[in-house]
Amino acid sequence: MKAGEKATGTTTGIPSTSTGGGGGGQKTLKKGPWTAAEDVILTEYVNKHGERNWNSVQKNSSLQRCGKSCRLRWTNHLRPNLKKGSFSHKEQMLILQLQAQHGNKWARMATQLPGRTDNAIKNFWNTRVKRWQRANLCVYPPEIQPTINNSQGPSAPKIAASPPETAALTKGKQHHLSAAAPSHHSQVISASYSPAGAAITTPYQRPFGTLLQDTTRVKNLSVQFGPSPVPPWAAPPFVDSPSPSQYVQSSFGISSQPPPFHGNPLGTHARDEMDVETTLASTMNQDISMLFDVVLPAQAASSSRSFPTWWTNSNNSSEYFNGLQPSEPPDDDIELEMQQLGSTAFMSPAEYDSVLCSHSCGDLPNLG
DNA sequence: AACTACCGCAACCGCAAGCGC
DNA sequence: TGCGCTTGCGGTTGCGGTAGT
Repeated sequence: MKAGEKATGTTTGIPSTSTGGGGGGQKTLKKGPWTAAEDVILTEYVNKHGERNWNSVQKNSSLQRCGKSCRLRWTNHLRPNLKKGSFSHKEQMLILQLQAQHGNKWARMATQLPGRTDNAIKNFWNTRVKRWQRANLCVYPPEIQPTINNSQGPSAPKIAASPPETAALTKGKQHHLSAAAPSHHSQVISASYSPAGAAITTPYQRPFGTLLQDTTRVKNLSVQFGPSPVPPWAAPPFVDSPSPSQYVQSSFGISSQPPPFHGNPLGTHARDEMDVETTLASTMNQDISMLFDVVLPAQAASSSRSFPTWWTNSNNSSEYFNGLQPSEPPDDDIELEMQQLGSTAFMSPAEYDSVLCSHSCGDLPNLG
């Protein structure tokens, strides 16, 4: 259909010979969004006659819709046991797996996802995957690679985000840092890990840069994540868990005193923000890379968020990162703190390597 | 408050396969 | 076997809501 051609709630003439148009010569048929009254008519018809002879709906009822439109409406919206709402983590993973195996066979995928329609799956793929691709994120999980010559599918991954567990297991074996194109408001530095020769990279933000190298200024770290596209497989297992803090603490398994986690999933900005608060002093003494390579990305992934935008300093005042505005100011000291932080920069790959090296040598500064 | 950009989803289209005559 | 009709599938469009400026 050409742009602007789509009719909304209007009627159009469909030739009797058109696909699904039915017989009987020119008939004025309605197009556009369905009304509740039309839904009732169609539902009653299907309950009475069954899911067949869609062209007869228009003939034998007051509905002025073509058979194809009726079938689509019933299949995608009216039939029983339809599952509405967003896809669960498991469903998303299954879609990725099936797409990798079979390509864009939406109807086939729908048979594997009870209650889901091919149209919904197709919409999911077309929107989310494009978003991930725009963000240079790999579409497929590391353990799922396309097994078909899928010309319709996404291109080869440029950056593959590593599941937090994988990153934790392989942390320190090999680090490679590369700067990626800035996305949204943020600068992005991605870290890659190479377990068993398989390159897995984790794109996320390290806005703490010089902050971490001036650790005496910072005592507590409060993090507010901005919106970000994150593939479901990059999310940690606690996505569907009511207790994300357990995962965070388990990520700090080497710590006797895991940093506290204060999620706010039901707060004012529940949809767009997730707060993480941790004790930087203990964190840095334990595992700085665990914080930046596992916990923060995991939190970002779990809440579909990306970059932290502010933190709490040693005076328990909140500070912004460069030019990044939180949706909700944490306190009244913002202007002053922003001035103080005017020179704060994002950490360069070389700087981060330096920090990691220092960490591995065990000489990170001890915070008071 | 107004405007713009973006995103998700519903619904359209063309095409092809299936089926009966 | 060929034809016409029906059904199903995958690609695409554009509306409406929302976030951002």
